[in-house]
Amino acid sequence: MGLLGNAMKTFWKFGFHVVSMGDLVRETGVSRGGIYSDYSSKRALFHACIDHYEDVVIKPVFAPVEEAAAGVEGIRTYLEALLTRFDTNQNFGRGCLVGNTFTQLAEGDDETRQKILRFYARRTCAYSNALSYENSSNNRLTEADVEGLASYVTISVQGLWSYSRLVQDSSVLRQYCDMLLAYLESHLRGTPRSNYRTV
Amino acid sequence: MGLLGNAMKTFWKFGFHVVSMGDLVRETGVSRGGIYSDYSSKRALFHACIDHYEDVVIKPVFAPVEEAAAGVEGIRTYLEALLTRFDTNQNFGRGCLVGNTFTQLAEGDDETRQKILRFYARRTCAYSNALSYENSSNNRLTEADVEGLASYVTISVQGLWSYSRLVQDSSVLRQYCDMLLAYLESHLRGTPRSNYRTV
DNA sequence: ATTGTAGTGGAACGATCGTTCTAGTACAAT
DNA sequence: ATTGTACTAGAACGATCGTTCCACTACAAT
Repeated sequence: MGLLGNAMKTFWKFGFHVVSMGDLVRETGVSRGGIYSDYSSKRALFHACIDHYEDVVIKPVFAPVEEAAAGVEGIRTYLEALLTRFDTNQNFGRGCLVGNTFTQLAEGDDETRQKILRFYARRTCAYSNALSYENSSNNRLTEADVEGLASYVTISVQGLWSYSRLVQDSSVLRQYCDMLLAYLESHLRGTPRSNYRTV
Repeated sequence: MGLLGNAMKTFWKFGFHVVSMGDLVRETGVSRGGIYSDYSSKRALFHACIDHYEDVVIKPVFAPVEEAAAGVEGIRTYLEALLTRFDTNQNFGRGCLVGNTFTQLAEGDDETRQKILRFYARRTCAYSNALSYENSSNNRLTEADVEGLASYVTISVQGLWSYSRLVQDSSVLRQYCDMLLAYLESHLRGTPRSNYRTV
């Protein structure tokens, strides 16, 4: 699996501050010298792991949302893939590497913070595009409404990933996804309701 | 403010592993000997901080949800209080101490994990009671539906707290709360919709 | 056969960690 | 005045941290 992959897994599971270089040597099978010849520091390796995580974990599973004609179905496909990962893969109980990271950010670590902000901006932008496509068929919502819904999805999925680190039973996560998707559909193609329009 | 209060603030802001005993001595104004005469270890102090957090931070602000006739209004009051904290107090950018903690749990730290699970069980139970009261007026939802909604709120609020640690602008958090509350109301007293009932 | 490259296991560095200990101070109770 | 209690500042402990360095091995290119 390689240095980056194994280091990523280890950081993902335990968090940056808990993982020591000794742990990384053991988990990656690469010697200290080997690690430092490729990365200047533990922090640099960690940043590379975040990029690697974006590439090999997030990008594939998130791709359906970023398709041109994604719509709510694209988001559904994404969430289904997440749920499958939660209870089949060994990814269960880890949450999201990026989501975990910003709860343990050291003050002043602006480089990491910026990296994380870009991560979420990309997610929210993709949701916005997907929902905008869905909305284009009947234009029930304004552009501002679509943006609000996109942020809503971002924060909700943050809760989902986060909570997945705690619970042992994925059925509550599945139910959450179903309800979230029903919510999106009710706004975009369900019967009009007066409640939300006042927001 | 005292040892516990200042230690809690420090752990809350930076996380257990980042905070050193030296930090705690500086932030609390209590000497090393003083701390160890009251708490047997850094971990024991941290556990006491979690309990203190539950008592002085969560309990007051969450009280409206735990009232007998809370309903959706109780949840709204709670969320409003959260939002006020987010952009007036110095609590901004910290997220939730408990929510932060379980993203950095060391493997095998079952004592802390159990503490956190009890925390979330209490929250979910309160939401369930509040929503059940709201539902009792017309019984639109089954008890299982109410349980599902309660879990939905727990996970959503987890996302809210979590995201509040990252963003600088509270308006997106406010919008999220408004949408979440509108969602609850639409299920409990809005016009019936067919979408969710298939869940 | 020789050289260069890449990586190894592990010693060693200074720094910092959590924890313990000591000596000294402030003050209330006797 | 004496004792006891509670606390302080800070030295000191062994352990571990991130990082550097070194001697050695494997192997491809010349």
